[in-house]
Parts: sequence; C-alpha cells; structure tokens
Amino acid sequence: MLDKYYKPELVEQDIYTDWEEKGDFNGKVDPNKESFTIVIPPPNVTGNLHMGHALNNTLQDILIRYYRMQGKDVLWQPGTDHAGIATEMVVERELKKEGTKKNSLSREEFIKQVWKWKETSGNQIINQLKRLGCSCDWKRERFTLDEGLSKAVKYVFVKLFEDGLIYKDKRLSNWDPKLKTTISDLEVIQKESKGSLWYIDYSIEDSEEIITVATTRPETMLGDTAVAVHPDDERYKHLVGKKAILPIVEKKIKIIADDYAKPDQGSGVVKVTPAHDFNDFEVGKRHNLEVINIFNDDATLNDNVPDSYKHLDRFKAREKIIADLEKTGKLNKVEEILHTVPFGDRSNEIIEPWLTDQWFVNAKELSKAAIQKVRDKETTFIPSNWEKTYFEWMENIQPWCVSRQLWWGHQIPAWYGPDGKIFVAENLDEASNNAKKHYGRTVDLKQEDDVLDTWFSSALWPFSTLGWPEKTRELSNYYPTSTLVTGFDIIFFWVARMMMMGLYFTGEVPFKEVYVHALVRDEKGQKMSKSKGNVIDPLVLMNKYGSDSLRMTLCSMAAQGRDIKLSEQRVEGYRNFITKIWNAVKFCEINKCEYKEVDINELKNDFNLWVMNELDKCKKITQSSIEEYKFNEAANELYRFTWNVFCDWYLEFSKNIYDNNNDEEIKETRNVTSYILKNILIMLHPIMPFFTEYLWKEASSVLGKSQNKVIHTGWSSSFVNKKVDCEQIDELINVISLIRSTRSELNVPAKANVDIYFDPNKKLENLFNLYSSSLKSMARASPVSIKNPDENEGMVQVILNDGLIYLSLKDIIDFKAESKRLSKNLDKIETEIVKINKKLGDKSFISNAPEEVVQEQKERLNDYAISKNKIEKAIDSISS
RNA sequence: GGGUGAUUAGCUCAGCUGGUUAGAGCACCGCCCUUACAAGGCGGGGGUCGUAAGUUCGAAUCUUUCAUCACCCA
Repeated sequence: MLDKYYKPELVEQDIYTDWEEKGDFNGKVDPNKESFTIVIPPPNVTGNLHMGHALNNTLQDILIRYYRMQGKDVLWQPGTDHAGIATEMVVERELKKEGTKKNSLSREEFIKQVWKWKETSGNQIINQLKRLGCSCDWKRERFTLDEGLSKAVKYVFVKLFEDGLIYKDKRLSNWDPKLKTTISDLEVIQKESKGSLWYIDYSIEDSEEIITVATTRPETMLGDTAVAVHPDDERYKHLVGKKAILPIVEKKIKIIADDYAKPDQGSGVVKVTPAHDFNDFEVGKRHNLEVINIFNDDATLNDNVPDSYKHLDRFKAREKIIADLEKTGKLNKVEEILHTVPFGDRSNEIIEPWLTDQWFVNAKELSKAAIQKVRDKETTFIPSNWEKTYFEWMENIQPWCVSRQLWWGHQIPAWYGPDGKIFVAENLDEASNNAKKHYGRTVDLKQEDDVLDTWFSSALWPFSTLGWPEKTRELSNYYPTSTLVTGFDIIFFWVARMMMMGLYFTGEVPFKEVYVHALVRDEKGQKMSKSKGNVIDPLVLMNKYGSDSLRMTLCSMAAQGRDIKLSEQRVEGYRNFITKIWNAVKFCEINKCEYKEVDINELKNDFNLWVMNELDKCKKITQSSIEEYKFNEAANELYRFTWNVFCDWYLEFSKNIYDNNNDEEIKETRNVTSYILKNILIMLHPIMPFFTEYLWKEASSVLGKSQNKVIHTGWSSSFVNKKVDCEQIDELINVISLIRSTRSELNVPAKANVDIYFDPNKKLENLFNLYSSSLKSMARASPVSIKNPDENEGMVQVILNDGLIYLSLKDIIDFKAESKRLSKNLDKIETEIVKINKKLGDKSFISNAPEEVVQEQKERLNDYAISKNKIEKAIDSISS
C-alpha cells in the first residue's frame, strides 16, 4: 500500500541514478531506425540553473522522452561551453580571494588554474539538469574545449582563412576597458541613461564667427579631426572648407559637409572623432580624415593628448575638459538628455569603440546560404513569425569579430614571422613548414595571443559534437539534427551562427526545425533579474514541490508565442495533481485492480467501453499536441482526462460495479482500470518522468510486473477499428450533473435520498433501468417510476434537452429557492429565445447562412420553447 | 526612430482556418471529514473579449484607427 503522499525528495535521486547507470538515456546509433536528435544549447560551465534553463530543458526532455517511447533512435547531445569571458571573471575573482592577480601568473599557469576550477566548481549546471530529470546521453557529454571540438575549431579557422572568409583587420570594435578585450555587437547592451549634451563654441580661422558643436562626450574632442555640418544646412554652408580651432588642443581642423550631421539635432554641428565613434569612423573614411587614438586599453588617456590630460581616466578627463572650457568661456550651454549608452553584458562597464587589430569572419558571405535555406523551408521556425527576426538580422549582418584578448579559449591558430607575416595552420609544424617555404629558411614563429569568441566553437556544436570532421557513424545517423529548442533571445547567437557554419562545412542545415519558446517572467510579467530580486529559483521550487510539478507547470504554460508568467500557485496545483493520481492508485490497490492487456472488442460493460474510448481520444490529442510543439495543450488534455474524466467519473462509476456481485464485470473493470491508469502514466511520463517511473515499480500489483521501465514503454496504438457508441454514458453524466445542481440550489441536504419520476420516454426509461445504481450513489436519486399526472405536489422539474424528470421533494422542498431557481432558468431561456428569433427573422441570415446553421437555430428555438413552457407551468404550480 | 507581440473572469492563461450559451486553473461563495484523495468531493457567482470604425447574414476570431504594456533592433 502506498504512503499518504508522494515524497519526491525521497525518490527522485534514486530513480535518476538508476536510469543513468543502466544506460537508459544512451543513443544506440541504429541506422535501421528513424532517428530523433536534439543538441542541447550548451550552457556556460559557469552557469547555474535559472528558470529559462528549466523551461528550455524541460521542453527538450519532453520531446526526447516522447520520441524515445515512440521507438525512435534518440540522441540528446549534452555539454557545456567554455564561456571565455565569464569563466575568466570567475577564476580571477577566486584568485583575488587568495591574493593573486591574473597578471602575476603566466598564461600557462592561469589556464591551469581555470581547468582546476572547472574540475572542482564548474559544471554545476550539469547536476542541476539531472535534478530536473533531463535524459541526455551523458556518456557523450562534450565541452567546447575538448580535444575533438578544438580540432574542429582549428580546421574551420584554417579553412575559412584559406577561403578568404576570415581576415585580420584594423577596425573599430567594442572594447571593454575593464576586461580588456573586444566583444561582439551582440554582447553590447544599449541602455537608456541620463546624460548631458554640452554645447561648445569653436572659433573659425580668419573669421570672427563662432560655430557651436553639440556633444555627449566632450573628452573625445581631444581626438577630433573635423567638424561636420549637413551639406544643405543654410546656416553653415559658407563655412564648409574653412577651418575651426579645436579648443584646448588649439589645433586647426576641417569643417566638412556630410549627411551624417542632422540639422535638427543639437546645434546641427557635430564633432568628428574617427577613432572613437562608429559613425565618425565612417565619416572619416569618406573624407580621408586623420584617425587619432587617445585611449589606452583601460580607457585612460594616452600620449596623444595635451600633457595635463595624460593618464587621466576618461570620466576624470571629461570633468576637466568641462572645467577648462568653462574657464575659457567656450562652454556655450548644457542640456540634460536621455540617450543610449553601450554597456558590456558581462562587465557592465561602458564600452569604448576602440581601434585595434582584430580577426573577422565575413558573415555577410556565409549568411547567404543560411538565409536561402530558411526561405526554402529546409529549416522551419515554430512559431513561424520568428523567421522574420532571423531574416532581419541575417540581412543586415555585420562582420563578426571573433578574436578576444583573453587566455581561456581556443588560441587562434595563426603564427607571425619575424616581419609580421601571418601563417595560418592547424599546428606549429605546418605553420613552420609554410614559413620555411616563404622565407627559404627556418625562422622563429610567434603564435597569435588572442583566443576565439566562445560562439565560434559553439557554432560548430551540432556537428563537432558528433565527431566531425571525422566521418563518424553518429554524424551520418544523427545529422542534420531534428529540432533545436531555444529562447528567442538566442536566435542571433545560436541559430544564425550554427546555420552559417553548418551549411558551409557540412552542406546541410544543422537542424530541420527550430522551436522558439517563450521567456519566463515573474508573476507580474517582469523579466527576472538578480538586481530586481524577483528571481524564482527553479531549484527552490523543485525542493518544495518536486521536479515533476515544476516540469508540468512549465509545460502547461508553454503556449506558443506568449511569455510565461510563473506563479508558485500553479506549481502547487500540479503537485496536487500528482497527489490525485497517487490516491487513484491507492484506490486501485484497495479494489485489487490488476493489469491485463485489454481488447476493446471483448468488453461488455458500458462504463469500461466508454472510458477506453475517452482514453483513445485523449491519447490522440496528446500525441498531436506534442508533435506540433503545443506543449500546453498536451498538459491540459492529460490533466483533464486524468482528473475530470478518469477520477471524477469513471472511478466513481466503478464503485457501483465493485458493489454488485457480478464477478465477470468486476474482473473486467479491474483490468480496464489498471489499463487506463497505466496508460495515464505512460502518457504523463515525458512531462513528469520521476513519479511515473516510481509508481511503475511501486504499484506493480496494479500495473503489472513489467521488465521494462516506463521510460522505454511504447504508447499503444489507438483502437480505431472499433467505433464505440457512448452517448448513453454522456447522457447519464449530464443527468447526474443536473440533479446535483438542482439539489444544491434547493438546499436539499447532501445525504437525503430523492425519488425520481419522469414522463413517459423510452430513452429515459432505458437510462434509468440500466444505471439506477449509479444515479443512486452519485446523485442520491432513486428512479421510481413514470409520473402520475395527478401527483404534482412536491415535485421539482429538472429539464433535459429532450425530456423532463421530477424530483420528489415533498418534505424538504424550499419553495423560495425553487421559485428563484425557476425564474433564473426562465430568464436565461427567454433572452436566448429573443436572440434566436431575431436571427431567424433576418432574411439575409436565412438566405446567406449555410443550411445546417439555420436548421440548428430552428431546433434550438424549438427546444427552448418547450423548456419555457414547462418552466412556466412549474412556476404556476408553485405560486398556486 | 524601425520592428514584433500582447490586451478575454479578481489573478494567470486557453480559445485552430469567423457559426449554438466565450473555457480552464487559482482565488471567491455555499454545502459536505460520503470507506482513493480536505494537497479532497459536490454545487455556484463572476466576462457588453482594450478603444473606435469597417468587412460579413454572423466577429473574441479578419482589416484599419487609436490607447496602454512588453520585448527586439538602431
């Protein structure tokens, strides 16, 4: 006998360990079977499970478990990425605690420290994914810095370089002065901030005129090489070509005409700092301006500025500039404004556009095929509107800066000769050979210090994890993968880059479908963030309610195209759902239910036939819902069937069968009940794996001893061959509900038994004959006989669609309540009759609407008219 | 500034290609400790589907306007 409650904390760990140890998650590489593959979007090694991960991986696991049960050769490829910047930050912090600075270590020593950290503290998230129940093939777990994956990275880099798609270039890039590395556009977060717009007066050479420049960053004027006005701006046309005197520096700079200056913004005159602003850089190129870099790598000013400014921090320099301008009367005015300022997503430091040598991938070229394949529907997005986002970004793609000034990562396989010539090769030997050929002698080579962007290696993930560039069995069996499950925020990072790399190197799309799920927000709809303090920790919820409850909650809320607002109450509700099933199993134990394969064609009892039919409907809906990624519909259907059909009705009906002494019926009912219960567990398993697996074993007296775990149990096919007529049971349910609600409205004591009479009616007679015991126990109503027309006293009418029954409430009737009930009913019916009459009186409705619709309305009207008549009579009889 | 999506019961959300009386969970109210289950059972109240117009015999659903909110991009 089961305990009072299911206790997830006592069983989840053991169940998971057993699955993992027995290899239940492992792909079999079986070319004879259809495969289903998902590669996990690799979380950071530094990561901790947050609600987004929980949702993302729950959905993946549902798909994986579902298709595994359908008999496919399933692979869920897990792993983590090395998260260059994040990991270095974490390890630096650790070192700092011990009083060590990164710079005091050599590169080799530091990397050793990082690996040490990874072994001890990294990969927390992997254990958390296991906690969630993820059935990844952990034997195949990969890390982006693994030997094999690193080999793939080198191969790709060399190939792209040879094909002219990777190049080194001196350009402006986003420089993080705290972390001292470049970052990609995607790692820059534009934040709206309060700032000032300073208006600065520049005098003009050989003129009394003054030109006023507006800027949000006065300190960069030390690197200005022009001021720009719009070519059509009448105010300034005459000044174009003259020279302005740059205050403080006292240097003459050109006044140029360029569209970039917007006459209606600020003063209409902008300063041009080609070395420190992306737009100015372009302006500079158009006008051949000098590019003066004024910053060091930590955003202090360098030697290209006047002596009193050297080595100042950029913000100190700003204060000093303002003060100096004020002193000389050059500061015209200041306006407070809101503007967007770029911040690094890791460091939260203001990003500086900075001129450096970096390695770039020609993403524009690679994007062409990646765009086309989505247009051709070789990869489809679900929901499809995300294609737009994908196209939008892909079509405006910029060169991808892939070098990072870090130590942790794939060191770029490029070597420099004594004269700076670059030799790109997969290893030093090859590079040396090439250098020897070039120089005609052996020379010393120095490898590029920079490492590659983490996403460079992640972009290869769908095939590098399968062994590429080797032609492995896994690759041919599982690639292209079936589905990528991801949040929309990562379409650019992931989907786009994997598409580009996948297509270039394998010629095939990396995945056939991309399911884009929602973002999880807090219950007020706000994005969860640590600073807001509104983070709901999935681990806390799992501890409190069990993993299954959390998974079911996320699944039931994962409607397409809508964000999830998570509230703890929902989780509690699904915990209760588990308890409900738990108790249903206990009920089955008490009634000695015993599993047997059920053949619907052999069934004799109507309730059993009916519930089997309901099960079949539920199964079909659940299957198609999962296959169409409508996770919420699957969850809701299973909930509805289990609770509102199986528990609320079928199990209640079955009590009568157990009470009667028909052995054959009892046996059949025991089998059917077990069969349904077992199928419920099977269908729920992908969503709620732990407790279904637990019951599978624990309730073997009910579910039958099976050598298979539920994780490997197939979904039996539906019994389409038998068309079951279950209308009678549906009618019975309807009658019981109506009697119950009538009783309740009339305040009939719950325990009081009520006699039922009815007007002559074959259907009702039949129904009452067959199911009188169900009526008695579930509605506390005993069908007595056909009504004698003279006997009206104490009779309360219950109106059915096509009949009428009377409850005999002689002694207990509450006339007031009854009259209230009747007039309420009458009101409802009358408003409906008015509506329908209006419809049917409309000629255009009659002539335009389809015949069935018109007919339907006529029938409704007829039914209502009859009901109305009956109710009016009843009201009469009460008031008399 | 450009784009996307949302707006349905007190709250969180369903509602597919327009067709009966717009659904669910939670919350709320009433009655029940009925031998699976009070983490429960039975019953009930509650919505002119953001606004204004249009298409249509018929609109929560399609089109447009506006409002509010959210997110993405610049």
